[in-house]
Amino acid sequence: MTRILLIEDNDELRENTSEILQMANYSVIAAENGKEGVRLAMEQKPDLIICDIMMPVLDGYGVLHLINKNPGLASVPFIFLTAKSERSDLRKGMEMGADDYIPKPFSDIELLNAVESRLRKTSLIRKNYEYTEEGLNAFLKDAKSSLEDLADNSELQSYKKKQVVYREGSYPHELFFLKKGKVKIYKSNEFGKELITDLLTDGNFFGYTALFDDAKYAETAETLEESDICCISREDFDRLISNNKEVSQTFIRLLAKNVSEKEQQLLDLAYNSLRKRVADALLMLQEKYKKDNDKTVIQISREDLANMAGIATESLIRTLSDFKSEKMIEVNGGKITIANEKKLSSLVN
Amino acid sequence: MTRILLIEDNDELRENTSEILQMANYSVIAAENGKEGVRLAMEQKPDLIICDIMMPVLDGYGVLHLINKNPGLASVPFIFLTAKSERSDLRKGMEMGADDYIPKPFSDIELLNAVESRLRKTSLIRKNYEYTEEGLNAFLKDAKSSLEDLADNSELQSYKKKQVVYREGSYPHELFFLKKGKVKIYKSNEFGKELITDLLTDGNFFGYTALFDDAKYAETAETLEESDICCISREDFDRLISNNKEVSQTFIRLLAKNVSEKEQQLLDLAYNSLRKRVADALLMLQEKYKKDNDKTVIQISREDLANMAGIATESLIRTLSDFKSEKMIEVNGGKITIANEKKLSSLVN
DNA sequence: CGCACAATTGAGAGTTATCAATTGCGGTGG
DNA sequence: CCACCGCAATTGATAACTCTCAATTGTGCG
Repeated sequence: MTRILLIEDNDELRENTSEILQMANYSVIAAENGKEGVRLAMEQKPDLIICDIMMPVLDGYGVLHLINKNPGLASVPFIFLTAKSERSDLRKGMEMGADDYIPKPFSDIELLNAVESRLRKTSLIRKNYEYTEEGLNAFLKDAKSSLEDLADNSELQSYKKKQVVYREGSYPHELFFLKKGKVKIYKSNEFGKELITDLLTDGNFFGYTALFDDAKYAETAETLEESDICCISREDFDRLISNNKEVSQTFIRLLAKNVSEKEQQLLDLAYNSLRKRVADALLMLQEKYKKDNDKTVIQISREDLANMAGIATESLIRTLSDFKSEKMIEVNGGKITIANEKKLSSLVN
Repeated sequence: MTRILLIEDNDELRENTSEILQMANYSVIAAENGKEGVRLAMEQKPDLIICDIMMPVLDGYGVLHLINKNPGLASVPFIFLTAKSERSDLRKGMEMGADDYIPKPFSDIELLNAVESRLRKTSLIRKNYEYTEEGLNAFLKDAKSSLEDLADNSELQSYKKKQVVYREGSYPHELFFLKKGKVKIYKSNEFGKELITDLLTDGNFFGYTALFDDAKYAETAETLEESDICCISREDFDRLISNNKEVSQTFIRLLAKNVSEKEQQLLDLAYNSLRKRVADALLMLQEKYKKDNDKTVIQISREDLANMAGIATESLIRTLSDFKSEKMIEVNGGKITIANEKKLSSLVN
């Protein structure tokens, strides 16, 4: 429930106002002077603060000043509620960083509307995008939709097979969106051995880690087949991230998930046998390439598949033929189909 | 430079106001009607919008409505500037989500103060915390400092050696702060083999990935020695994250850095020889345990060290004695000192 | 002093990479 | 239409690396 801190020294007004707010289904924390109000704000972390200006002990301006000094509270919406209706008083309140200023006497509806609009403004009521990459994509699409009229076609680039989108060590200037095609993300070590850290299909964003990290790319992105890639300028992206709470929180979740996944991969790479790693890679690919239609066909070069599992190409090939003779997969002309998923995944766990 | 979009149909007022803002060193984008204003807002993404209400083509309310519908612009501060000074007009503007409402005629200083206070409010002027874990810690300390009077000692817990702080698979309820001591973060596979993914010393936060990810812990945290650990409740943390742009952005950067690091670890684990992995682990420990004083002593059990490198304990021990005979490290009674850092790091690269 | 546990050493087995050779396949030019 | 080229895929043999198991030594603590 949304919690509102009400700071007002007049007993009658405080109780009346409190009642109104409660009827509107807010949880009210009441304080009868500024000092008490600040204490409660810090202790309770309300979602919104309504505060009188003229009070004994500590006046409203003092309360606002103290609240603003606290990083955890500075962005809580703050509404002044006061008999001082002079223009200069109003300006002073707003200039100090209040979000609204309601002169007494006020009507119930004025108060409730003010509260509601401030809560809406700080996105306490927000759309619920899912915290997955898909959800994020949906969101960004949403966010971008209004911009799409402006986005001229020069932003859409066509890449041929095996073209590098960005290279390890270069500086990021944009966020990429893979409209169509396949892209591998990989790092390579001093001997040129590659490890594929991610494999992207239609509708995915990539290249954001370096943007956030404010660093050079730590990996290389290369197309596996003909692809159409959209570029979103760094500026647009930064603005979206910094102005939009939902986007930044979604990205936090996305990144956190990413960290968890990478940790799991670390564990697998460290201790799993080659067989398990191959099985893992195959299952992951199956997951990525899955279509609505019946059989998922995995099409990827032996070398890339080996680089996903972090093993030598020859070892991969031998393992694949083992799997084939064990009837877990089928191979025809480079294309792999998983024939017995159950058996294959039993290897992994 | 901060860019302000000024939407005003009166030529004279628009030019005057524009001049004032430019003198205050803002970059001004001027629009002479609402429609044009909305177009420019979407195209230019200003940092703040000042808008008249009564205009031909599209009035100020319409502009605000359209702006609010665009996720990338909804949080841009919006100031109404209008001759309509009736209380009801003011309320309507604020209720629609404007951030300030300045009745004409207004003084230069009123305008500039309003602009500045709104920009301050949206943290466009912000403290520069560094984007490192240390910077984050400094920030959170700052954020918490005002709370510390309230934090009673029950939040501080003492752990003995080898105690589990949280276990893989359990649900997170708080963020942990390691005040004193050492903690290892590890995952283990089906055969009970551990891989240490992180090692923490004094002054570090941990356990946040699961909080963000909104999932069960994917790893276990265990003390390596007697430790004092502070617990910050999930609620406090969530509030701080969701209300504070700087915190959330700092966390984004932290997590992005985390992802990059893990990817590097993946590459190392996949293709590096055992010798390299051990050298890597030693150098990392040296980095972590570095004190102001001369020699950094690494104190960790052979088993844990092996689990950091992802190798068998016996293999680790053999490699350590190799390193010792090659004069790269010194060992006395379990304690390891790096004797020739240059030679050791030459192994890694 | 002895117990429990950590560290070390040795031998051998198992796994995986490497190198070299061979086969298969798609496209291309004659 | 076919031979041929270049590259990917495959196979084989071997070497290198790392783990495992078992035995032994060392060490801190009650």
